[in-house]
Amino acid sequence: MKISELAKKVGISAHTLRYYEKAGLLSPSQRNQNNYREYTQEDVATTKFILACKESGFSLAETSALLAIKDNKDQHACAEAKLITRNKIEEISQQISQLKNMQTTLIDLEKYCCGGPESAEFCTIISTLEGDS
Amino acid sequence: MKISELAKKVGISAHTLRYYEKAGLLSPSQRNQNNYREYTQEDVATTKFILACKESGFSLAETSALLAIKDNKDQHACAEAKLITRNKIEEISQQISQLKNMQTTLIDLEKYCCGGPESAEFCTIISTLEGDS
DNA sequence: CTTGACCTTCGAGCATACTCTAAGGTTTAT
DNA sequence: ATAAACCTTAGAGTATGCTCGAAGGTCAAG
Repeated sequence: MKISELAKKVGISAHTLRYYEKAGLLSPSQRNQNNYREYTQEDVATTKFILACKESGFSLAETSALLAIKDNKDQHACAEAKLITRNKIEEISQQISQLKNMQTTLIDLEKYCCGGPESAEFCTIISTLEGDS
Repeated sequence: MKISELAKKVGISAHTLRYYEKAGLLSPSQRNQNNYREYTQEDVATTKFILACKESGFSLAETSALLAIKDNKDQHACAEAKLITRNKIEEISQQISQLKNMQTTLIDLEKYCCGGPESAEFCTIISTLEGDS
């Protein structure tokens, strides 16, 4: 199939597919005589794999590493896939805690503010940010 | 004080201070006769305000809006500050849920994988990403 | 034979928040 | 007098993952 057919089938743009190709994630098995990309069912599967990785939070670089394992399973150990996954879990945990800290700070900021049409002269949000503790 | 003294005092680089100036967040009250930036105590306070906003997760654009309130309290209502804060809380909540979803997916991926030196032929991480459900 | 809908490549643009460099001027210490 | 350590500006580079546009080739229908 041609690029826009694949694009439609997996729900992303042809531009993005070409971008993935440039990033080394997905190359169509061949080109036709007009130099148009020709994709196979295997390419569809690979594209879906990429999108599943994205869903799970993997970067394109990590996805690339996972693809290398997928495409050459007998040359790779389970340990590799597990390590990539563990590292990602750790990274996301850290992001979550950072966001939770911000959330706590923000909720503290917000809860004492009257939020009314009054002048912000005594606004607790502003004065807290100013460092009046 | 000059730029690097302020930088040292608040713990960021002079480059960043100039960047904040270009972004409209912080302008030194004056320049000396050599066109060097001269900062006052008020500028120190403003810089700390900016960093407090950053700590809380506000973008530079949001920080800019909060600064406008701070610098002109009687022209602004509490409601404005509260709205900005609420929107940020909402935004961060969404980021947290998205990350938590990823985290759940990743933990599911990881927990069944043996993680051993065996070939990845039957790796549950890879096969799950391949869509074998 | 022309119109519209495809396809190609290369390269720029977006968003965010810096970070750094280059080229040049000033100040301070020895 | 000169070297180190400041300061200035403008603009480029970094990271990520797209997103879009320009210029040109191909193809199918009427």
